[in-house]
Amino acid sequence: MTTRAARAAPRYAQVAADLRAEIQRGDYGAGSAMPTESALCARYGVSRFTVREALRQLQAEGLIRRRRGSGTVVDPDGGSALRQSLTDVKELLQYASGSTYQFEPVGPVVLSPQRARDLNAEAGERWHLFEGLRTMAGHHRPIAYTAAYVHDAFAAVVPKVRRGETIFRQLERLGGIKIAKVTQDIRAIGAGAREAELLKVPRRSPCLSILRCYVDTTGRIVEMSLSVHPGDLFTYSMHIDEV
Amino acid sequence: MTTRAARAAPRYAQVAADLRAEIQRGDYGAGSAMPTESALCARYGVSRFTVREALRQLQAEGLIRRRRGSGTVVDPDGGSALRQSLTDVKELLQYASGSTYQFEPVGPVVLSPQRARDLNAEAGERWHLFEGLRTMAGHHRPIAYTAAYVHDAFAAVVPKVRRGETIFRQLERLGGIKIAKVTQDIRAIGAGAREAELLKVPRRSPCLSILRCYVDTTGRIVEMSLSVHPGDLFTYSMHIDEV
DNA sequence: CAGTGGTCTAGACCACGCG
DNA sequence: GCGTGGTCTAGACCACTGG
Repeated sequence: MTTRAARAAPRYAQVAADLRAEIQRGDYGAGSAMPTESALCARYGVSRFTVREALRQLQAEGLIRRRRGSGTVVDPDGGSALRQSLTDVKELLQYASGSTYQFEPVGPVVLSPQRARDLNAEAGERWHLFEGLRTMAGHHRPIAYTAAYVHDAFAAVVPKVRRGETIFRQLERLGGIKIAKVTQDIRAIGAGAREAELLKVPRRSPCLSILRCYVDTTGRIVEMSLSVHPGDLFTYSMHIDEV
Repeated sequence: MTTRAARAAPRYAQVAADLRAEIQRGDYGAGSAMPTESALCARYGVSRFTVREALRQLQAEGLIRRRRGSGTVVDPDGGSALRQSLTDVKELLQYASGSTYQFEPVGPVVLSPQRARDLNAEAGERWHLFEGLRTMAGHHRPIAYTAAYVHDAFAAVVPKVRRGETIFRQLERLGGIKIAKVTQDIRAIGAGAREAELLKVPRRSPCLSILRCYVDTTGRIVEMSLSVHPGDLFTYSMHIDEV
């Protein structure tokens, strides 16, 4: 039944999704061996290329570790909720699963010189601002305050943006574009007056600031967002393989 | 002359290095087209697989951007000194090129409960401490204070560790192991008494803290390092492709 | 429409880990 | 020595971009 119906994902993505589900279901004990490449080729009826592409994806997500000569094993840290890989955008979005994010449109704004400097943009430009707080079940203090700026080229679709899905995904769908790259600049800052009030932290207390720029396939900056996290509530975890 | 002499890097790495040098030399104007895959196949006399593997590496480093149907272009931000990709360990090490790093062995230490908590480790364990400062040409203030802890299993090689090369590379060589993974936890903290003094910042001022764990192929933590950067001098930049 | 990069096959040889 | 994953070849078809 591989008829039409949405033209389906590539084979390697399907294999990866299947194996990811098995890993997270715990079919292979943490630290224990997974099937070899040739076994997976037989099981899915695909070539080694396809299997390796799927495994490459899982490795990038930090779920598995591979060694020439010995084999493929499930990464013991990989499943831990504490160390959540964020090198992948899919996880970058749903990061801190169990958290909820509420944002509201504020309206069009013209960047002040101060804001422009924070955002690494030009003063005087017109952007459409959304403000939001991310809260975590069980915490009375928010874990993030976010200001998101959408480029004026999308003024027509801004009123259609809804909660429940990330802004940039909606811009892709409503604006007919595709985000090709996300850049992140991570810094430590002292809480400003507004952040301090909303995040319920003392003014000037250490906060993690994450500036994200969403770039489409043609290289235009479509959206910028500036998130501020209380230093005591938030850690950005990542991993790097193939040193 | 591809005789022996160190068994050489894989072909795709050589192709990648060659293209990287050309890009950084400015042979292709930023934003302009690079040779197509088939052109590179012909030029280097290799298969498309090898060329694609090389280009995949350059893409992961943020140097190029690719689009089906149109082609491969040099990423306009990629060459910028301001936005330096750090998703690759090679750059993670020589990050902020132009900076110098001086460290000194302090000796064996037994982790206090406080330190153990900072490092996410067990109190009472014995580690070998190195302390260092990273300074940048033209700045009178250091951009980082680093405390690096080497596992007691490497007590024998600790006295042989020298400046001028990263500690973990020396552990690989001297200890006969291989680092397979590096994890990073990035947080915002307030400067403690010692950091404040060494970094010449006020106490409790916002700083970026980076805790790195170096894990070998068997899953053991070989080294941990805790770097503290003044918030106003240091930004951690990264990028994510294939959203 | 021709040409690009994305996916995929069926082979091959090799370096490495382990028994 | 055997099986693992890492590298590599020479093909193929497809989706997409652009003129």
